[in-house]
Amino acid sequence: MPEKEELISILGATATGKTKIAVALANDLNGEILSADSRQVYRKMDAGTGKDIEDYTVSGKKIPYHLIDIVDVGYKYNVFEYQRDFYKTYNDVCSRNRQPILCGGSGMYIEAVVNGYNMPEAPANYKLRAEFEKHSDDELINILASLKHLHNKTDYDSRKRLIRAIEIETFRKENDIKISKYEKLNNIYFGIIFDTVTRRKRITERLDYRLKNGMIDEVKHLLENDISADDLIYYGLEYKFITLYLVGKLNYDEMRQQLNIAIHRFAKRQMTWFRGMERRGAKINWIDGHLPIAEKIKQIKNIWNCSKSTNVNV
RNA sequence: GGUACCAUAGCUCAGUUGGUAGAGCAAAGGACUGAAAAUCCUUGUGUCCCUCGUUCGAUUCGUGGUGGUACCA
Repeated sequence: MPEKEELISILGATATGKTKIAVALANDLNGEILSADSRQVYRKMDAGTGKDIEDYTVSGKKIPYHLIDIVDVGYKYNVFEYQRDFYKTYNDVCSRNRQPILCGGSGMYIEAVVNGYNMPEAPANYKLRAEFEKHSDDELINILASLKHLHNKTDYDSRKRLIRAIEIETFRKENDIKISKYEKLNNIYFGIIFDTVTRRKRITERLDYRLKNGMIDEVKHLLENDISADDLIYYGLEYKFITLYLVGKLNYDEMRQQLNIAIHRFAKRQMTWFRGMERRGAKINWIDGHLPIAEKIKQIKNIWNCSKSTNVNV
Protein backbone atom coordinates (compact mmCIF):
# COMPACT_ATOMS: atom_id res chain seq x y z
CA MET A 1 0.00 0.00 0.00
CA PRO A 2 1.55 3.33 -1.03
CA GLU A 3 1.84 5.32 2.14
CA LYS A 4 1.98 9.06 2.39
CA GLU A 5 4.52 10.69 4.63
CA GLU A 6 3.36 10.86 8.20
CA LEU A 7 2.15 14.35 8.98
CA ILE A 8 3.93 16.09 11.84
CA SER A 9 1.65 18.52 13.68
CA ILE A 10 3.01 21.21 15.98
CA LEU A 11 0.37 22.83 18.13
CA GLY A 12 0.29 25.09 21.17
CA ALA A 13 -1.33 28.19 22.59
CA THR A 14 -0.49 31.60 21.19
CA ALA A 15 3.01 32.96 21.87
CA THR A 16 4.65 29.60 22.53
CA GLY A 17 7.09 29.77 19.62
CA LYS A 18 5.49 27.12 17.41
CA THR A 19 6.61 28.64 14.13
CA LYS A 20 10.32 28.68 14.93
CA ILE A 21 10.19 25.01 15.87
CA ALA A 22 8.26 24.04 12.76
CA VAL A 23 10.74 25.95 10.60
CA ALA A 24 13.78 24.35 12.26
CA LEU A 25 12.19 20.93 11.83
CA ALA A 26 11.38 21.61 8.19
CA ASN A 27 14.95 22.67 7.61
CA ASP A 28 16.14 19.38 9.10
CA LEU A 29 13.66 17.10 7.39
CA ASN A 30 13.30 18.67 3.95
CA GLY A 31 9.85 19.77 4.93
CA GLU A 32 7.23 22.36 4.12
CA ILE A 33 4.90 24.09 6.54
CA LEU A 34 1.12 24.03 6.39
CA SER A 35 -0.28 26.69 8.67
CA ALA A 36 -3.35 25.96 10.83
CA ASP A 37 -4.17 29.51 11.82
CA SER A 38 -7.63 30.91 11.18
CA ARG A 39 -6.37 34.49 11.00
CA GLN A 40 -3.05 34.23 9.17
CA VAL A 41 -4.97 33.19 6.06
CA TYR A 42 -5.81 36.87 5.52
CA ARG A 43 -3.53 39.14 3.50
CA LYS A 44 -2.46 42.41 5.16
CA MET A 45 -3.27 41.10 8.63
CA ASP A 46 0.35 40.60 9.67
CA ALA A 47 1.46 42.10 12.97
CA GLY A 48 -1.88 41.44 14.64
CA THR A 49 -1.88 37.76 13.70
CA GLY A 50 1.80 37.25 14.55
CA LYS A 51 2.63 36.24 10.99
CA ASP A 52 6.39 36.82 11.37
CA ILE A 53 7.18 35.85 7.79
CA GLU A 54 10.91 36.46 8.40
CA ASP A 55 10.86 33.47 10.77
CA TYR A 56 10.49 31.19 7.75
CA THR A 57 14.06 31.90 6.68
CA VAL A 58 16.79 29.93 8.46
CA SER A 59 20.44 30.66 7.74
CA GLY A 60 19.55 32.20 4.41
CA LYS A 61 17.29 29.35 3.37
CA LYS A 62 13.61 29.97 2.80
CA ILE A 63 11.30 27.28 4.11
CA PRO A 64 8.15 26.99 1.99
CA TYR A 65 4.94 27.76 3.85
CA HIS A 66 1.31 27.35 2.81
CA LEU A 67 -2.18 28.48 3.81
CA ILE A 68 -0.95 31.92 4.85
CA ASP A 69 -2.03 35.03 2.87
CA ILE A 70 -4.53 33.12 0.79
CA VAL A 71 -7.59 35.39 1.00
CA ASP A 72 -8.23 39.15 1.15
CA VAL A 73 -9.03 41.05 4.35
CA GLY A 74 -12.77 41.43 4.55
CA TYR A 75 -13.44 37.91 3.30
CA LYS A 76 -14.94 35.49 5.82
CA TYR A 77 -13.02 32.26 5.62
CA ASN A 78 -14.18 29.11 7.44
CA VAL A 79 -13.30 25.53 8.38
CA PHE A 80 -14.96 24.03 5.33
CA GLU A 81 -12.77 26.09 3.03
CA TYR A 82 -9.73 25.40 5.16
CA GLN A 83 -10.25 21.65 4.80
CA ARG A 84 -10.51 21.95 1.02
CA ASP A 85 -7.41 24.16 0.80
CA PHE A 86 -5.44 22.05 3.23
CA TYR A 87 -5.92 18.71 1.44
CA LYS A 88 -5.04 20.23 -1.90
CA THR A 89 -1.78 21.59 -0.50
CA TYR A 90 -1.06 18.49 1.56
CA ASN A 91 -1.35 16.22 -1.47
CA ASP A 92 0.89 18.54 -3.42
CA VAL A 93 3.57 18.57 -0.72
CA CYS A 94 3.44 14.79 -0.43
CA SER A 95 3.63 14.31 -4.18
CA ARG A 96 6.89 16.25 -4.20
CA ASN A 97 8.23 13.97 -1.47
CA ARG A 98 8.51 16.73 1.06
CA GLN A 99 7.78 16.25 4.74
CA PRO A 100 4.48 18.00 5.55
CA ILE A 101 4.50 19.86 8.86
CA LEU A 102 1.22 21.25 10.17
CA CYS A 103 1.72 24.16 12.55
CA GLY A 104 -0.84 26.32 14.27
CA GLY A 105 -3.11 27.11 17.17
CA SER A 106 -6.60 26.88 15.67
CA GLY A 107 -7.67 23.63 17.29
CA MET A 108 -10.75 23.07 15.23
CA TYR A 109 -8.87 23.58 11.97
CA ILE A 110 -6.27 21.04 13.10
CA GLU A 111 -8.84 18.42 14.07
CA ALA A 112 -10.95 19.06 10.99
CA VAL A 113 -8.09 18.03 8.72
CA VAL A 114 -6.27 15.46 10.85
CA ASN A 115 -9.47 13.59 11.79
CA GLY A 116 -11.29 14.37 8.57
CA TYR A 117 -14.52 16.08 9.59
CA ASN A 118 -17.10 15.45 6.90
CA MET A 119 -19.03 18.54 5.92
CA PRO A 120 -21.35 19.14 2.94
CA GLU A 121 -20.89 22.22 0.80
CA ALA A 122 -23.77 24.63 1.35
CA PRO A 123 -23.85 28.20 0.00
CA ALA A 124 -25.52 31.07 1.84
CA ASN A 125 -29.26 31.36 1.26
CA TYR A 126 -30.22 34.97 2.04
CA LYS A 127 -33.90 34.47 1.29
CA LEU A 128 -34.11 31.70 3.83
CA ARG A 129 -32.16 33.72 6.38
CA ALA A 130 -34.52 36.69 6.08
CA GLU A 131 -37.53 34.41 6.44
CA PHE A 132 -36.22 32.62 9.52
CA GLU A 133 -35.28 35.87 11.25
CA LYS A 134 -39.02 36.22 11.99
CA HIS A 135 -39.20 32.99 13.99
CA SER A 136 -38.54 32.63 17.70
CA ASP A 137 -35.54 30.65 18.94
CA ASP A 138 -37.77 27.79 20.08
CA GLU A 139 -39.47 27.56 16.70
CA LEU A 140 -36.09 27.49 14.98
CA ILE A 141 -34.81 24.74 17.28
CA ASN A 142 -37.93 22.68 16.44
CA ILE A 143 -37.39 23.22 12.73
CA LEU A 144 -33.76 22.15 13.01
CA ALA A 145 -34.68 19.12 15.10
CA SER A 146 -37.10 18.05 12.37
CA LEU A 147 -34.28 18.18 9.82
CA LYS A 148 -31.45 16.46 11.65
CA HIS A 149 -30.35 14.79 14.81
CA LEU A 150 -29.19 17.51 17.21
CA HIS A 151 -25.79 16.17 18.14
CA ASN A 152 -24.70 19.03 20.37
CA LYS A 153 -25.83 22.33 21.70
CA THR A 154 -23.59 24.61 19.66
CA ASP A 155 -26.12 24.16 16.88
CA TYR A 156 -28.41 26.48 18.77
CA ASP A 157 -26.31 28.47 21.19
CA SER A 158 -26.78 31.52 19.00
CA ARG A 159 -29.45 32.58 16.49
CA LYS A 160 -26.95 33.03 13.73
CA ARG A 161 -25.56 29.54 14.11
CA LEU A 162 -29.05 28.11 14.42
CA ILE A 163 -30.16 29.65 11.15
CA ARG A 164 -26.95 28.56 9.45
CA ALA A 165 -27.52 24.99 10.63
CA ILE A 166 -31.03 25.03 9.13
CA GLU A 167 -29.63 26.51 5.94
CA ILE A 168 -27.11 23.66 5.59
CA GLU A 169 -29.71 20.97 6.24
CA THR A 170 -32.20 22.57 3.84
CA PHE A 171 -29.59 22.72 1.12
CA ARG A 172 -28.69 19.09 1.63
CA LYS A 173 -32.31 17.95 1.42
CA GLU A 174 -33.06 20.00 -1.68
CA ASN A 175 -29.91 19.14 -3.58
CA ASP A 176 -29.16 15.61 -2.54
CA ILE A 177 -25.46 16.37 -2.50
CA LYS A 178 -22.74 14.05 -1.45
CA ILE A 179 -20.84 14.75 1.72
CA SER A 180 -17.16 14.75 0.98
CA LYS A 181 -15.44 11.85 2.64
CA TYR A 182 -12.16 12.70 4.22
CA GLU A 183 -10.08 10.14 6.02
CA LYS A 184 -8.04 10.39 9.17
CA LEU A 185 -4.45 11.24 8.41
CA ASN A 186 -1.38 9.38 9.51
CA ASN A 187 -0.21 11.97 12.02
CA ILE A 188 1.86 12.64 15.12
CA TYR A 189 1.15 15.55 17.46
CA PHE A 190 3.68 17.67 19.31
CA GLY A 191 2.47 20.39 21.68
CA ILE A 192 4.57 23.27 22.98
CA ILE A 193 3.61 24.02 26.55
CA PHE A 194 4.49 26.53 29.28
CA ASP A 195 3.21 26.77 32.84
CA THR A 196 0.30 29.20 33.17
CA VAL A 197 2.28 32.03 34.75
CA THR A 198 4.93 31.96 32.03
CA ARG A 199 2.34 31.65 29.30
CA ARG A 200 0.59 34.78 30.53
CA LYS A 201 3.85 36.67 30.98
CA ARG A 202 4.96 35.88 27.43
CA ILE A 203 1.63 37.03 26.03
CA THR A 204 1.75 40.37 27.85
CA GLU A 205 5.36 41.02 26.87
CA ARG A 206 4.69 40.20 23.25
CA LEU A 207 1.61 42.43 23.24
CA ASP A 208 3.55 45.41 24.62
CA TYR A 209 6.28 44.86 22.07
CA ARG A 210 3.81 44.76 19.20
CA LEU A 211 1.86 47.78 20.38
CA LYS A 212 5.10 49.76 20.19
CA ASN A 213 6.21 48.27 16.90
CA GLY A 214 3.68 48.91 14.19
CA MET A 215 0.62 46.91 15.15
CA ILE A 216 -1.49 50.01 15.70
CA ASP A 217 -0.39 51.48 12.38
CA GLU A 218 -1.31 48.25 10.64
CA VAL A 219 -4.86 48.46 11.98
CA LYS A 220 -5.02 52.15 11.10
CA HIS A 221 -4.01 51.48 7.50
CA LEU A 222 -6.56 48.69 7.18
CA LEU A 223 -9.29 51.02 8.42
CA GLU A 224 -8.20 53.78 6.07
CA ASN A 225 -7.79 51.66 2.96
CA ASP A 226 -9.42 48.28 3.12
CA ILE A 227 -12.21 47.66 5.54
CA SER A 228 -14.84 49.19 7.81
CA ALA A 229 -14.47 49.23 11.58
CA ASP A 230 -17.35 46.77 12.05
CA ASP A 231 -15.87 44.30 9.61
CA LEU A 232 -12.45 44.53 11.22
CA ILE A 233 -13.88 44.00 14.71
CA TYR A 234 -15.24 40.69 13.41
CA TYR A 235 -11.70 39.28 13.37
CA GLY A 236 -11.41 39.63 17.14
CA LEU A 237 -8.53 40.21 19.56
CA GLU A 238 -5.93 42.70 18.27
CA TYR A 239 -8.14 43.85 15.39
CA LYS A 240 -11.18 44.26 17.61
CA PHE A 241 -9.60 46.14 20.52
CA ILE A 242 -7.24 48.32 18.50
CA THR A 243 -10.14 49.32 16.24
CA LEU A 244 -12.19 50.26 19.30
CA TYR A 245 -9.25 52.37 20.44
CA LEU A 246 -8.81 54.05 17.05
CA VAL A 247 -12.49 54.99 16.78
CA GLY A 248 -12.39 56.41 20.31
CA LYS A 249 -14.51 53.84 22.14
CA LEU A 250 -11.58 52.91 24.40
CA ASN A 251 -8.61 54.91 25.60
CA TYR A 252 -5.12 53.48 25.21
CA ASP A 253 -4.86 51.96 28.68
CA GLU A 254 -8.32 50.38 28.49
CA MET A 255 -7.49 48.94 25.09
CA ARG A 256 -4.17 47.53 26.25
CA GLN A 257 -5.64 46.02 29.39
CA GLN A 258 -8.77 44.56 27.82
CA LEU A 259 -6.84 43.18 24.86
CA ASN A 260 -4.29 41.60 27.16
CA ILE A 261 -7.09 39.90 29.11
CA ALA A 262 -8.77 38.75 25.90
CA ILE A 263 -5.56 37.13 24.64
CA HIS A 264 -5.01 35.39 28.00
CA ARG A 265 -8.52 33.97 27.79
CA PHE A 266 -8.01 32.94 24.21
CA ALA A 267 -4.83 31.03 25.15
CA LYS A 268 -6.75 29.31 27.94
CA ARG A 269 -9.46 28.24 25.48
CA GLN A 270 -6.80 26.91 23.13
CA MET A 271 -5.42 24.76 25.94
CA THR A 272 -8.96 23.57 26.78
CA TRP A 273 -9.35 22.49 23.16
CA PHE A 274 -6.05 20.59 23.18
CA ARG A 275 -6.97 18.79 26.41
CA GLY A 276 -10.31 17.99 24.80
CA MET A 277 -8.45 16.44 21.85
CA GLU A 278 -6.60 14.22 24.29
CA ARG A 279 -9.89 13.17 25.89
CA ARG A 280 -11.17 12.30 22.44
CA GLY A 281 -8.21 9.98 22.00
CA ALA A 282 -5.41 12.03 20.45
CA LYS A 283 -1.92 11.49 21.81
CA ILE A 284 -0.13 14.82 22.13
CA ASN A 285 3.58 14.68 22.90
CA TRP A 286 4.12 17.75 25.05
CA ILE A 287 7.43 19.57 24.76
CA ASP A 288 8.50 21.98 27.51
CA GLY A 289 8.59 25.48 26.04
CA HIS A 290 11.46 26.51 28.32
CA LEU A 291 13.93 24.18 26.56
CA PRO A 292 16.38 25.65 24.05
CA ILE A 293 15.20 25.19 20.50
CA ALA A 294 17.91 22.66 19.61
CA GLU A 295 16.82 20.50 22.54
CA LYS A 296 13.17 20.73 21.50
CA ILE A 297 14.05 19.60 17.98
CA LYS A 298 16.11 16.76 19.40
CA GLN A 299 13.24 15.55 21.59
CA ILE A 300 10.75 15.81 18.76
CA LYS A 301 12.95 13.82 16.40
CA ASN A 302 13.59 11.18 19.04
CA ILE A 303 9.91 10.67 19.74
CA TRP A 304 9.11 10.70 16.04
CA ASN A 305 11.74 8.10 15.18
CA CYS A 306 10.60 5.98 18.07
CA SER A 307 6.99 6.06 16.95
CA LYS A 308 7.99 5.08 13.43
CA SER A 309 10.21 2.18 14.45
CA THR A 310 7.63 0.74 16.79
CA ASN A 311 4.97 1.36 14.15
CA VAL A 312 2.77 3.21 16.59
CA ASN A 313 0.91 5.88 14.73
CA VAL A 314 -0.97 8.18 17.01
C1' G B 1 -0.23 69.41 63.26
C1' G B 2 -6.12 69.80 63.29
C1' U B 3 -10.82 68.06 61.42
C1' A B 4 -13.79 64.78 58.47
C1' C B 5 -14.34 60.37 55.81
C1' C B 6 -12.57 55.52 54.43
C1' A B 7 -10.12 50.40 55.49
C1' U B 8 -14.54 43.66 53.53
C1' A B 9 -12.38 38.30 47.75
C1' G B 10 -6.65 39.38 43.12
C1' C B 11 -9.35 44.55 41.74
C1' U B 12 -13.78 48.01 42.30
C1' C B 13 -17.33 47.98 45.90
C1' A B 14 -22.20 46.27 48.47
C1' G B 15 -23.88 44.40 53.14
C1' U B 16 -24.59 42.63 58.14
C1' U B 17 -31.06 47.06 62.89
C1' G B 18 -24.63 42.74 66.69
C1' G B 19 -25.49 35.87 65.33
C1' U B 20 -18.37 35.62 60.95
C1' A B 21 -20.69 38.01 54.27
C1' G B 22 -22.03 38.81 48.27
C1' A B 23 -22.16 41.41 43.38
C1' G B 24 -19.43 43.02 39.01
C1' C B 25 -14.73 42.42 36.89
C1' A B 26 -10.44 39.29 36.99
C1' A B 27 -9.10 34.10 37.50
C1' A B 28 -9.87 28.70 37.01
C1' G B 29 -12.43 24.46 34.74
C1' G B 30 -15.50 22.78 30.74
C1' A B 31 -18.18 22.44 25.85
C1' C B 32 -17.22 22.79 20.70
C1' U B 33 -18.27 19.53 13.04
C1' G B 34 -19.35 25.89 8.32
C1' A B 35 -17.48 33.19 12.54
C1' A B 36 -13.47 28.99 16.21
C1' A B 37 -8.98 34.93 17.66
C1' A B 38 -16.02 33.00 17.44
C1' U B 39 -19.96 31.36 20.64
C1' C B 40 -21.63 29.28 25.15
C1' C B 41 -21.83 26.76 30.27
C1' U B 42 -20.02 26.04 35.44
C1' U B 43 -17.24 27.73 39.84
C1' G B 44 -17.16 32.90 45.25
C1' U B 45 -13.86 31.17 52.92
C1' G B 46 -12.10 35.89 52.74
C1' U B 47 -7.09 37.00 59.53
C1' C B 48 -14.41 41.73 56.98
C1' C B 49 -6.66 46.51 59.04
C1' C B 50 -4.75 45.85 64.40
C1' U B 51 -5.63 46.52 69.88
C1' C B 52 -8.42 46.78 74.05
C1' G B 53 -13.47 47.38 75.84
C1' U B 54 -19.05 46.55 76.04
C1' U B 55 -21.76 41.88 75.05
C1' C B 56 -23.76 35.12 75.70
C1' G B 57 -21.67 36.63 70.93
C1' A B 58 -18.13 42.17 67.48
C1' U B 59 -16.56 42.39 60.70
C1' U B 60 -20.82 45.52 62.60
C1' C B 61 -21.05 49.58 68.63
C1' G B 62 -17.10 52.40 71.68
C1' U B 63 -11.67 53.69 72.94
C1' G B 64 -6.74 53.80 71.20
C1' G B 65 -3.44 52.68 67.13
C1' U B 66 -1.80 52.01 61.90
C1' G B 67 -2.48 53.15 56.74
C1' G B 68 -5.07 56.04 52.93
C1' U B 69 -8.03 60.24 50.94
C1' A B 70 -9.99 65.23 51.27
C1' C B 71 -10.18 69.93 53.44
C1' C B 72 -8.03 73.44 57.04
C1' A B 73 -3.43 75.29 59.04
